[in-house]
Amino acid sequence: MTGRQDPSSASNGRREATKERNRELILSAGRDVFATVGYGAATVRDLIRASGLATGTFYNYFPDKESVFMALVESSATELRAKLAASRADATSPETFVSDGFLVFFTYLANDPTFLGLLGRNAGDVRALLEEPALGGAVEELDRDLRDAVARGDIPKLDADLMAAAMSGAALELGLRMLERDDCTPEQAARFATDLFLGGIERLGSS
Amino acid sequence: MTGRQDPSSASNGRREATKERNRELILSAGRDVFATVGYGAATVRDLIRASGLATGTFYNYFPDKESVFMALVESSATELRAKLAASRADATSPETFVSDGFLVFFTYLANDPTFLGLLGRNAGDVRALLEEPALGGAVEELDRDLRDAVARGDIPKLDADLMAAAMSGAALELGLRMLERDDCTPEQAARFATDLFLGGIERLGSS
DNA sequence: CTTCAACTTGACGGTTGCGTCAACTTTTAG
DNA sequence: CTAAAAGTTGACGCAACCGTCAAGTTGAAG
Repeated sequence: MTGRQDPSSASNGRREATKERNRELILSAGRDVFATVGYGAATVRDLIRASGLATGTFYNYFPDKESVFMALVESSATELRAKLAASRADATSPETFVSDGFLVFFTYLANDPTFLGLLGRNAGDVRALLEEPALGGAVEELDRDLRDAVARGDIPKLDADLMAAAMSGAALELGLRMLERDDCTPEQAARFATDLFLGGIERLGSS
Repeated sequence: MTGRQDPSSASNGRREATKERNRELILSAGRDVFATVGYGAATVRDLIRASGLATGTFYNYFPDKESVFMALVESSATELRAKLAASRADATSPETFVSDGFLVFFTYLANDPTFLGLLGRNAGDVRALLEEPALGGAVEELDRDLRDAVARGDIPKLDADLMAAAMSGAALELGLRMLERDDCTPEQAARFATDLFLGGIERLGSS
C-alpha cells in the first residue's frame, strides 16, 4: 500500500471535486448564456452546450433553466444585500447612510460585473420570476430603512416607496453606464448618486 | 352600373379595411404576449394563437416576432419622444424643462399603460435589440439637451451622461410603481421626480 | 485486483415551433 | 354575373428542444 499519489492534501473526495466542478461549469454557462441570449430565449440545450457536459448530466444538477437562473441571481443578490445591510447598520448619519450604500453597491458591481450584466439584460424576467423589483429584496429593505429614517426624523418626510423605486432604478442604470465607460470608477458613480439623492431628499423635504 | 349598394360612403377599399384590422389584431396580440411571457420566450405561434388568425396570414403582415415587437416599441417610443421634444422646446426655465418633461412622460405612460408594461417587462431585450438604452433614442436626446443646458449655463456643470442614465432609470421605475399604485397620479409622480432631480442638480452643482 | 455504487453519456420518442404552399374564399372590376 | 386578382387558410416537412434511461465509465473501498 502507500501507493497513494497524493497522501498529504486532504483529497478526501475526488467525487466531490467533480461535483463542484460540474456545478460551476453549469453556473458559468448560465452566466454567459443568460447575459447574451437573455433568460427568456435561452434553452436548456444552450446551457448544456455552453457547459460542455452531456444532457443527462445537466439534469443531475438542475431540473430546468429557472433553477440555474435563480441560483445565479440569488447567490449574488444575497451577498449584495448582506453588504448593503452591513453598511447601513454602520451608518452614523443620513449622509453616510446614502453615500456608503451607493459606494457598496457600485463597488460590488465593479467586482462582479457579470451580475450586473445578468440583471440589466434580464431585469424584466427577474421581476416576473421573483415577483419583486429588479434587485430582489434589496429594494424592499431600502424601502423599510427609508421609512425608519423618516420616522426617526433623520430625513424629511417623503414617499419612501417612490424614493426606493427611484434610487434602485437610477442605481441600476448608473451601474450599467459605469461598466460601459472606462473612465468611471465606483467612487465617482457613488459620489454622483449620493449628491443627486441627498440634494433631492433635501428639496423634497422643503416642498 | 349604379348597382352599388353603398355609393355614398367612400367604401373604396373593403380590402384595406381588413388589412388594417388584421395588422391591429397582430399588434394587439403582441402587446399581450410580450407583456406576459416576455419577448424572449414568446414564439410566433403565441402571437398567431393570440391574434386568432391563421399561420400564413401572420406572415403576410410580419416576417417574424421581432418586427412585431419593433413596430410596437417604435410607434409608442416615437410618439413619446415627439411629446418630450415639444415640451422641452417650450421650456422657459431649467425648472420647467425638468418638470414639464416628467409630467409629459408620466402622463403619457398613464394613458398608454401597455407601453410601460412592455418596456418594464422587456427592457433588456429592447436594449439588446435597439442597442440603445431602454427608452430608445429618448435617452440620447435627453443627454443632448442636458449638455446644451450645461453649455448655456442654465444648469450647473455635471456629468450629463450619468444624469441622463439616472433620470431614465428612475423615471422607468417610478412609472412602474405609479401604475402599480392606485393612489399615485402622473402629477404626483412628476412632482416627486421634479423635486428629486432639481434638488440633485442643485447639489451636484455645488460640490 | 476486484467489486460495487455513483456518476456520466448520448441516443431516443414525444412535443412544439418554424416558414411554405396548394387549395380555397373574398373582393374588385368589367 | 363572371373572371381575375388579392388574400386567407391550415396541413405539411423539417428542425429544435425536452426529459428519460439503458449502457458505459469512473472513483471508493476492501
